[in-house]
Amino acid sequence: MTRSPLLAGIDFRAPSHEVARQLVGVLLLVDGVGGRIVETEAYDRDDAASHSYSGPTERNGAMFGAPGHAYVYRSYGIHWCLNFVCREAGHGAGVLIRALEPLAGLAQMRARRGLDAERLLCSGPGKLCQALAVSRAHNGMALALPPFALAAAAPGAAVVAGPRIGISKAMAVPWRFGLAGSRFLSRPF
DNA sequence: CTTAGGATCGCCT
DNA sequence: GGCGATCCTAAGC
Repeated sequence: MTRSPLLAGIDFRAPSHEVARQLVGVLLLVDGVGGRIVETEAYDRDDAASHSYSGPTERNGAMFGAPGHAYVYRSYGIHWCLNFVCREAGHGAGVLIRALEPLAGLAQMRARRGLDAERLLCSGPGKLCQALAVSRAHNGMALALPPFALAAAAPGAAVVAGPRIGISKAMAVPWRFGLAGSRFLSRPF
């Protein structure tokens, strides 16, 4: 027997769209700062919109690593974006964390973002990495260990799905997931 | 409300 | 050289 692969009640070896749906509502903290995940997107190896689509490179290497670890990449040369690796090592699937409902460390978030409005602190993949101070240093780190902390979602959250945002390929795949009615989404569904 | 442009890194053709 | 899994600001309707 191996130890349980569950982390916050989620098996990260599952397909990324299943993990993405289950992550909605999960509490994510980085060094004690964070909140509830309200928006995610799934990406997979056989997915023209995925960084892993064309195989491993230096940037996306963590996406081909072990499940339950972080894949952090730089977007547009400016922002950081945080993913959770899924499937077995070598597969190349992940879930992009797109928005949080801020719950812990609001003062630090405001200082890092240079903003007061709570609704805008973590309402996008680049924004939440700035608010939580996620950077290249977190790439490849295990989500089960500090500085990361995950806690299971309260059951019964209403999850909605739709097309992913900001991509130009595989537009029809409904792999964006969100907490229904949340005001902390990057955009409404 | 919508649209446009700039910042600036890694990988692609 | 081009183009992003983005964000912010400014301008136009």
